[in-house]
Amino acid sequence: MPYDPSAFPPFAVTVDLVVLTVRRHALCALAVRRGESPFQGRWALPGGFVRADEDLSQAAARELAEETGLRAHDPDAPAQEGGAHLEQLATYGDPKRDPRMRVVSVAHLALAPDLPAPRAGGDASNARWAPVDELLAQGGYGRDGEPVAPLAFDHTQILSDGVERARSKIEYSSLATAFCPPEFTVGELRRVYEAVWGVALDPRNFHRKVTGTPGFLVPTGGTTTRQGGRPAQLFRAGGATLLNPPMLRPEV
Amino acid sequence: MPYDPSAFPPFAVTVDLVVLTVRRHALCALAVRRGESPFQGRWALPGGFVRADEDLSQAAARELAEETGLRAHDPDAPAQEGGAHLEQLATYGDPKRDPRMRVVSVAHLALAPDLPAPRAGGDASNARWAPVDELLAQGGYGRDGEPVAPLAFDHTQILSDGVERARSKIEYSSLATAFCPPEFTVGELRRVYEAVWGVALDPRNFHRKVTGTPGFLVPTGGTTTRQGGRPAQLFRAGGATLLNPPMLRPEV
DNA sequence: GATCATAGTCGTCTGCCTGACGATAAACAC
DNA sequence: GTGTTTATCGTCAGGCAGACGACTATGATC
Repeated sequence: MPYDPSAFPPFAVTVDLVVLTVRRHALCALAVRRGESPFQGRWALPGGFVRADEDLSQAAARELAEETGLRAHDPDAPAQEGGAHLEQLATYGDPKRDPRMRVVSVAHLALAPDLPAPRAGGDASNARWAPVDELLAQGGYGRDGEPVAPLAFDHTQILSDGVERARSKIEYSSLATAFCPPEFTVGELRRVYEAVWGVALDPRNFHRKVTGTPGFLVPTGGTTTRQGGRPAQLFRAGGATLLNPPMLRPEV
Repeated sequence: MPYDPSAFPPFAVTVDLVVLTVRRHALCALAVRRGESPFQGRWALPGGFVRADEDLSQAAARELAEETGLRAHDPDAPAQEGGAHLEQLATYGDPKRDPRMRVVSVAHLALAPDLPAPRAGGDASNARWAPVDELLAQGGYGRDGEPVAPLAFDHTQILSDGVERARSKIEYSSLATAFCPPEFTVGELRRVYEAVWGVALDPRNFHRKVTGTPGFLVPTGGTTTRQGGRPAQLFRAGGATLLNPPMLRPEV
């Protein structure tokens, strides 16, 4: 069978981003308001077309920088300061997912520390951090009691998959530190786990676990009282990427 | 910004399959010989173009059926008889991965019980089950001492990612049963773990673990001596998909 | 400055799970 | 019968997690 360019249908390929952060004890995702049809005015995940000479991860990193100013880290590197963790999530290609044409979207997952207000072309009203519970309660009601429209396209599914990935991945990796600033306390790390999993963890057992796992945390020597109470030791993320044994997520 | 069809470059989208099975105590993958350029005559993973009206998972299931005759199962359903487990693996889109044109490949992972000889258009010499160690030893030497050419395109990377996914997934899910026939013994299941992980497991502790995990195995009442020795109980896969606590992979 | 509220840190105890490994059972080959 | 192979049950010690008590060091409040 010779090579025949007409033998395959043309596709558009996009990257969509699930950018997660923890704000005020809640897991939040970056949402942008669509300015054009279809789904005009609805909230959606940030994303865009992959360029002709771009790798998928490059396209995702470019979109992330455009939307948040964050630089991406290599997914295999341990979480570090001054950038976000970025990894491929999954690919969505239902023939009807975009009414305009055949679009295959390669979704990526980004985890970032708490950030200043997002930017979307300089217009703050068109981008926001929204609690994932709110975004996923499609057809439900937000915190202010107003009805909430579901996300555009299949973005509710993509966001749901991204949140699930994050929830499971912080169990057996040190990824939770990607939600923290460069230096953080054990309590701040615990609040990340509590926000992502939506549970309360015992501070004493958590402290024992994370400080006892070799390579997870490295003390910097400093302390802080920014959370109130007794001064807490400051840590950086250590070199370990896999936690063995893993953090155990309380059932249900 | 209005909709502009010329604003995005056209891509070809394919699905490639990592089809794994366990044969003669070794983890094997399905490989097909390329009949055309590029990489003519080299071994590659099976795959093909996604059709215009097809979802990605449909395309993967179609390719799987064409190459092996297997029907695919829903990834969320527990492993069951008479078909293969099929799930999306990852997407590969380096601009140079195919010298002919811009191709994005959505790789899928399939796990199947030991099968009769593969078929590739009826020509058995163009499809085979090969031990993954052999396929991944690119530029190395096979069991017969002859030099082995690496797989075509980036298929070595895809296969490596698929094997790693399978290795980690049987830790915390009941997926290992997808490698087994509808009814199997504890010993047969143990040999699956040993082949996939490449380690030896203690038969007594393994037996205690799998029979003690609720929902993992359901006894059928029958016994078999097909492995020799004392008759062993036959089991079916139970309804559980997640193992908690997981199977522990011995270190290194 | 005493008291209180808030966080952080160290210990103890108990139960469960795992790894190591002994012992027994039931088939087949000779 | 004897030996070999595989399956299955039991025992024991060590490690880890959950529950929870106790103490420490700040800032806030009276």
